[in-house]
Amino acid sequence: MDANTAPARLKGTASWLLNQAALQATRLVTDGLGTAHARRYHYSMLAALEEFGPASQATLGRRCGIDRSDMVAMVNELADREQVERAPDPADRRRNIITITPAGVRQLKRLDEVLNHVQDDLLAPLAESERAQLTELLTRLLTHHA
Amino acid sequence: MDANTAPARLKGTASWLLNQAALQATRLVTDGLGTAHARRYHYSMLAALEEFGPASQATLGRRCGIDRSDMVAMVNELADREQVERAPDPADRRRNIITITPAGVRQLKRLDEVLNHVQDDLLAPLAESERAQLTELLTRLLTHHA
DNA sequence: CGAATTTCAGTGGAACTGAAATTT
DNA sequence: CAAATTTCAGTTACACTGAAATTC
Repeated sequence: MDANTAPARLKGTASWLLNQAALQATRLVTDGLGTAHARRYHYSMLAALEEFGPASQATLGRRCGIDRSDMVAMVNELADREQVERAPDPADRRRNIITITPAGVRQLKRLDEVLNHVQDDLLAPLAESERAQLTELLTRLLTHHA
Repeated sequence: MDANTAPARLKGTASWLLNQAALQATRLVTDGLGTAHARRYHYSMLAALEEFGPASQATLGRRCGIDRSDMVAMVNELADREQVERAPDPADRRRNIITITPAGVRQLKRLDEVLNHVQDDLLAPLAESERAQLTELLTRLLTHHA
């Protein structure tokens, strides 16, 4: 895209800028995770499981912003790779308890490294204080619309 | 999504924050444009045509960040609504010249109003100076990765 | 009973690819 | 000849919906 010749109406709107920036971020992240045969949802799930411990699919979905329906497929994929385990909850038989495995933890560490480099690439044009500013502004946006 | 209970690893990365904010923006924009029976690509195209005048599909695509392939379908849709005209370029018969019609200009004005309100909703949690800051930071990101 | 969870079977918009046909 | 344009026919990741079956 010739973003520099984009219409002023687009270049001036936050929604368009956010979408373009997110698109660029997604390209970098997807590429990076691809080298480790992972996708974005995988990382979110592994991160949530490591931070909060085992959880049902519904809870995991709420924490990561992943739909119940997509969650089924993603747990399938991670379970195939043996990075998580899916076990029925004896206390509530509607639920599956998803647990991260040691292999999942190792994968998470790998993905952390990949993504650290990606953030650096993405934020290359911004100084340290500007990165913090951007993070703060986006966080405020999200908190408000949550 | 329970963004407040999202994993710290996600809440701290610019790529995730950008994606979540863009998602929220897209929801608001899509809803707003929907009331005028338009989609995001339509707005970009009408805006580019009004600002830069008639253009080939390829040029229009470059300006808006729309793929050549999607452009074909989008021009079809806008031509069906008689908001643009598609005519062969006599000077280069590979090209189609796309021109915005008066109806297209009227539609663009409507969409402008809708989107102004959407930006306000989206940026509600930010002060005027912070909105400018966000715009500036995102613009720098895009310029660098262009 | 109503509500929550999982699963299945889809839809939809956006971004993108490969290749053919045409023209420059 | 190579390069650009349009068009067609796909694919992919992601976000989402509706409904069934099960369980609380």
